[in-house]
Amino acid sequence: MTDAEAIKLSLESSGVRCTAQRYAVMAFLMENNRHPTAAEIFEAVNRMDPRSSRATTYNNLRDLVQAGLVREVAVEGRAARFDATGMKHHHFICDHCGNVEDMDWYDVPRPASVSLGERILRESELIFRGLCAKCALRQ
Amino acid sequence: MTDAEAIKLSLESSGVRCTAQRYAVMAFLMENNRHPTAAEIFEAVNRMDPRSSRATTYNNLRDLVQAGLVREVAVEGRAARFDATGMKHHHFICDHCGNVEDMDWYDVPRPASVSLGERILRESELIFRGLCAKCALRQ
DNA sequence: TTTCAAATTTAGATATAATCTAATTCTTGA
DNA sequence: TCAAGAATTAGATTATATCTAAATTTGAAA
Ligand SMILES: [Mn+2]
Ligand SMILES: [Mn+2]
Ligand SMILES: [Zn+2]
Ligand SMILES: [Zn+2]
Repeated sequence: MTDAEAIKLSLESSGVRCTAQRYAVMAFLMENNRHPTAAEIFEAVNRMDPRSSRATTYNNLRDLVQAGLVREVAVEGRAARFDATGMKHHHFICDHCGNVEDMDWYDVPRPASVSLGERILRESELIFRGLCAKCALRQ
Repeated sequence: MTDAEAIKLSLESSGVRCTAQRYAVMAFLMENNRHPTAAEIFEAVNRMDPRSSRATTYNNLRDLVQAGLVREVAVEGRAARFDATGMKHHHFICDHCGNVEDMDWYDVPRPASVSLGERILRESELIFRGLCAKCALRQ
C-alpha cells in the first residue's frame, strides 16, 4: 500500500472524508515532525495545488483532532502547534523559544481513583519544560 | 504574620516590588483555586480599589510567572489560565468545557538522560485530560 | 526632607490567533 | 442525472494578548 492510500484509509476509517485539502494537511503533518502552527500548515499546503483557505485549514485541523489523528499542543503565549498522533510520545516545550520537541514515550501512572472522582480520564500527557538544546547553548 | 505581610514578603523575596496592583493579582490568585483567565483577574481586581489597567494586569501576570510565583496554563483554543504555585499539584483539563482542576501531586519519573540530550530540564508537568465531573454527568 | 532616575501604570492602539458567515462548489448515493 | 449534504471559500469578525508613549509612583541617595 502506498503512503497516499494509507493516509486515505486512516482518514476514512476515522469517519472523515478524504478531501484534497484534508489529505494535504494530514500528509504534511505525517512527513514533518516539527510541530507546525496552523499558519505554517496553511502556508505549506498552499505552496502547491490544490489550494486551501485559512478557514478550511483550521476546520480540517479541528476535524482531524476530533478524529484522534492529529494532536493539538497549546503553548503559553504562542500559536497552537500540531502533530500527527503516530507513535506515542511525550513533549518537551522550550521556555525560551517555544519549540515543541518529541520525547520518548513511557507509561505514566494513573491518578488514584479517589482523586479522579467522577471525572472520566481520556489520557495522561507528560510535558517536559526547560531549554531546548539550541537555547541551552546560548544561555 | 498576616496574609498580607506574607504576600508582600513572598513578592519581595522573589525580587518583585510589591505594588498595589501586583499585590491585588497575587492575593486574588491565592484565595482562589479556580484558575481564572487574565480577563477574569482583570475584572476581579477592578471590582475594588486600587484599579489596574489591562496592560498592567498582563504585565504583572508575566512578572509573577517569571518570578515563579504564578503558573500559566495554556488551554487549546481558550484563554490561558493562571494559578498561584503553592503546593505542588497536577492538572486535569476538561475536553468539553476547558476547565482546569487541581489534582494530587505525585512524582513523575525523569526522562532518560540520553533522551534529554543537551536540553536543560526545569520541570515535568503531568496533565490529565477527559471530562470533568460536571461534563461527565451531562454526556 | 528633597530630588531624581528607574520602575510602574495607564488608555488606547495595534498585533496575532482563531472563528464565523453566507455564498459557492464538490461529492455521493438514490 | 440529480438532489441533499458536506466541504470550501474570501473576507469579516471576534478573542486574546502585546505595544506605545505619556504620566505617575517609588525608593534610595543626597
Ligand atoms: Mn509530537
Ligand atoms: Mn492549579
Ligand atoms: Zn529553545
Ligand atoms: Zn467540563
